[in-house]
Amino acid sequence: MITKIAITDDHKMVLKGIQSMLKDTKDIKIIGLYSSGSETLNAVEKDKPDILLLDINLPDTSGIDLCKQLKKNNKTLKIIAISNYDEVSFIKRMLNSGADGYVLKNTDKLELLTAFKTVLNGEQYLQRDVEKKLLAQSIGKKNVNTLLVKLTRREKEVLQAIFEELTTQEISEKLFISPKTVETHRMNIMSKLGAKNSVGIIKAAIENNLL
Amino acid sequence: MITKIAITDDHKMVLKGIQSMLKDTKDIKIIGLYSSGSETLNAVEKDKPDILLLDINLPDTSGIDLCKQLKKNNKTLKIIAISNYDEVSFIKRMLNSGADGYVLKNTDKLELLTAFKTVLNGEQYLQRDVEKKLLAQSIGKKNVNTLLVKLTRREKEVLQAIFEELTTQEISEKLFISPKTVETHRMNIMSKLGAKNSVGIIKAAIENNLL
DNA sequence: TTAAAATCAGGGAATACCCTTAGACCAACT
DNA sequence: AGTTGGTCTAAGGGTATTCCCTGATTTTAA
Repeated sequence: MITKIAITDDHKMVLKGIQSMLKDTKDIKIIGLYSSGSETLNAVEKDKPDILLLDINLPDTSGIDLCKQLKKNNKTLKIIAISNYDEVSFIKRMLNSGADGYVLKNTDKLELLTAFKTVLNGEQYLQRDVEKKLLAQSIGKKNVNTLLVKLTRREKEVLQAIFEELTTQEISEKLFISPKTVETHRMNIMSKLGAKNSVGIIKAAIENNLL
Repeated sequence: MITKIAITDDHKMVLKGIQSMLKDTKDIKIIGLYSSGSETLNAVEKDKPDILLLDINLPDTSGIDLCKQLKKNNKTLKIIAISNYDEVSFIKRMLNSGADGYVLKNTDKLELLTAFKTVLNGEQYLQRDVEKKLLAQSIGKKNVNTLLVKLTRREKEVLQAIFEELTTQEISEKLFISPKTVETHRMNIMSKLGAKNSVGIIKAAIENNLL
């Protein structure tokens, strides 16, 4: 029996990459390449793949929502999330949204095939590194990767505004919140980034790719 | 003449993707696939590719540093940065570090080939979207990019101190001058760089390699 | 020597920085 | 269903710093 695979990713390189990895494999056929969330929703209905490899970071939709939606409409469909990020909270939410597997983009052919077999078997598949990370967290060991700073949605907006050289007053008007709230956010950002002032915020933001 | 291409990316999928895109192309041969900064540094020396496609976001090194290093050791090597991000400040820093081109990961075969031809010709190649973004930014902004700003010796010292997140008071102590003098210098720097505050100073400084 | 650079100051308005506290809201876990 | 944790909101009440103007003297370099 041939397994029908579809792939959703907005990067052509990734689409091509997976396709080329799996091309000459027995029992597997790639029947669809999609590049957006909306396209995926439509195409999955008619292509009816057995497994969908789904990039989390799509331009038009959140991968979490899309995953829920797809699962609701297609009960038998297996979804394996593919992502650059091995952020634990992300993985957890993705799996809670119905994803059957989670692999990083540095995966190889063998790992992919194992993932396919596993999810078709009704089990959940996690890439080795990912599994390790989840485990490390649940044991209570603090994540080694503390360098990665997590800013909240609002903090990112304030950060962006600071980057635009706006004053507290201007930011408050832009975001429709009190200047006092803006200051609170700025203080929290400084604290998280270890910055002594706004200049430090901008330095850290650039260094950590937060913009 | 055959152009020798090497690719550095920590995602196997991207490596595979580019490889499969370029595989059947005349005059092009892929001679190296690397997955880390250190591996690239070593391998480039012996593989001697004409063009290196370099992912910016590597696990072990900053793409910017790696780019500088590679350029220093291999004068004739052309480097095209590939990245997910189209942040202007990043692109600028990458190009300032010696990259000959910048393409996003959603590029296609034709665009890649055009990029190759362009950089081999000694010119700089920017993906259409990227170019647009850079252009959009420099319009309406005081032209800091082309008219290279001339800061005096003292202004540069003050700039450096601001970058170190020091206050006016601290800067004055560091440079053995009055706080009032520091303020004067800061005002002049802001004026020269078209900045609205210290954040703007740091942005302009980074964009223009003034540090 | 003339222009640019570096130095300094007064004084005021605006803004940033700091600490603390606290209610409202929402999602997750027991 | 209740509790916890995180986020967002906001305020009081400060102090410190930046920003902005003007005007000035001295030093340095073309």
